[in-house]
Amino acid sequence: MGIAERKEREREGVKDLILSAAREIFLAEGYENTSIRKIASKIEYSPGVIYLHFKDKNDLLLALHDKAFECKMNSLFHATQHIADPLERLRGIGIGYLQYGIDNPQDYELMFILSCTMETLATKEEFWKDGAMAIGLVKETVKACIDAGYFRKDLDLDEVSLMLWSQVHGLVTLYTKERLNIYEGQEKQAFLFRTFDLFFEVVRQSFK
Amino acid sequence: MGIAERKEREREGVKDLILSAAREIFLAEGYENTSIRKIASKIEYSPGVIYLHFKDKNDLLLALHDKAFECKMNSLFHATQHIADPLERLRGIGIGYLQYGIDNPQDYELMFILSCTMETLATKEEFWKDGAMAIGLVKETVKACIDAGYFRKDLDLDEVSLMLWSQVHGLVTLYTKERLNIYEGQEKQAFLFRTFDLFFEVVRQSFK
DNA sequence: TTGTAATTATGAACACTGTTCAATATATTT
DNA sequence: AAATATATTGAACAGTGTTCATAATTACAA
Repeated sequence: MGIAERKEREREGVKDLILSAAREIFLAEGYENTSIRKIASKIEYSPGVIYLHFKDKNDLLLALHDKAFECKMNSLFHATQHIADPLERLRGIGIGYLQYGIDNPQDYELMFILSCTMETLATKEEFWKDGAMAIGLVKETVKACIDAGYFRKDLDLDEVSLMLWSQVHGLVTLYTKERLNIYEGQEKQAFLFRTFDLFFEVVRQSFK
Repeated sequence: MGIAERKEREREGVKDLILSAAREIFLAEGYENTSIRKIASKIEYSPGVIYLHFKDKNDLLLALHDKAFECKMNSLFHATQHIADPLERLRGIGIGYLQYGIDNPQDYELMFILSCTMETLATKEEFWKDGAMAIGLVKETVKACIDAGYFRKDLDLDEVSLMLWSQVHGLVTLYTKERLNIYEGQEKQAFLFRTFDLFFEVVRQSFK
């Protein structure tokens, strides 16, 4: 009997409706202004229906987080994996990360700033596999830099990857959270990339 | 007539009451759980009285931001200014910043993450002087490192200061926002400081 | 086809939130 | 003592996440 399957499809249909409506509101109005009632009224359902598909609001936000990660990681992976030289690939990942954070502040917040996502993961006793995959990509590329002779062999992959990550994460968040206005006269985005260039040059030289 | 003065004192007294109650709740329960009604009931006033001293909730939060900055900057300044060697002073500032972020996540969020503070500053057409002073301290110290021959002369103070700042800011926020759990087995705080040591060594070598 | 069971959806209700403002209470001046 | 000025209140408004008894719809068996 195909009824159970059709029912399941219908269920998933509503769930997708909720998710895409939520995503639209979230991208347009941000985390604080994304309410259950707004989402429900956008898809012309009652507010209660959302709780048939998600445990609570954080659970819904986590689903948005997953979708954003899927998207970002795919594009970052595809845009950099074709670069043969591991050092240039590493630079490409950094620049791609920066650009993504600049262009998608809402998604970035969901992925790397908001606590609700990690809290919800913790209640489900789930591992942050999206984050692990992303940082795994960085570690692999650093390893490739070592193997290619760009970096010395005694470097700790955890430390190096965190150093690279926190540098670009810091740049993105100081920018999106409007903390760079104290640098008057600087064109902010260009300033960001120049600073990343300086950082990368510093790393390249010192890790030789 | 001293009546106007006494009235003013009483006014300020209530304002301070509000601020310290707000600070207590904010530190204990965080940004999301700090409500006007909670603050009012804590000081046994009606909710409306808060709006006689602050334009709105963000205005009150900005006052907390200012207090936190006053506190942090003083302690960071005092704890590092006695270090004669500029390179060690710079390292001291970095470590102090890290430690502060780790120990005071709520205050740190108010100072460097939340948008509401910057938005409120913008509506008042005010400059973020607290932030400017903090980064000014970093720039001065970098300048001292150049003058002392630790760093080469052609470095751009803006770029270097942003690179240093975003590194420690990134470390603090990835830590407090629970993004480091993907590094399994690492004792998080020690891991943070080790990574900072690596970073600082990299900077020291490359800027020579 | 009808009756029963299971699923799906509703929307009112609860306890909150920031904010406003007419009414009230208190204090000061005339 | 009366009039004025200031300080404080708390109800009201429009919103929030979440729950749950009720209602509507659908599926399956008789």
